[in-house]
Amino acid sequence: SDEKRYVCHLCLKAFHTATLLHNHVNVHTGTRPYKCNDCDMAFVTSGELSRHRRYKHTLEKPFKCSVCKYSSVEASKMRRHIRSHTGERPYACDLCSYASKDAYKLKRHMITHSENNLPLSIPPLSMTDRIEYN
DNA sequence: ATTCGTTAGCGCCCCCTGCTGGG
DNA sequence: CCCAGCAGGGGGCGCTAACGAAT
Repeated sequence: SDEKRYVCHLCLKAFHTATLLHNHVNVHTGTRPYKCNDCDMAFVTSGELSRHRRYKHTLEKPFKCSVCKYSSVEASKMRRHIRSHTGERPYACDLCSYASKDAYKLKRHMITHSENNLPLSIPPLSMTDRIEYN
């Protein structure tokens, strides 16, 4: 079943398997059983260690861009990169016309709408916008 | 049956760089 | 010209989920 039977005693978060719970508890306790042989980094899961080794030591980049020479360690990085070719901007700002190719860029952009920045960057509003400035 | 390794996917944060507008 | 603010591109890690292999 998809029941999450394994519950963390520290935060009550539930998991499908004992291994997932075990990894999660290691996050709480700071236990990092997977040590890198080539530096002093250590990780909770083998997957994190494996990725770290690709980034820092083996330099293996399995994901190749079909348009340019870019390659990446992670598929998500390749998807992000592809948007620089396609121009796709899935992350739209609710307060202005800005849209980002990257989720964090939108978050960073939102700082420009924060209280302190408002006088400096009043966004271009359409007739349908309903923002009120105090 | 349980654990482990791998892959996949989401997210967060940081850095460097280039552009632009104001002083 | 210089500087600050901002966005674009990318690197690296945190964490969870699913699944097959190994124990």
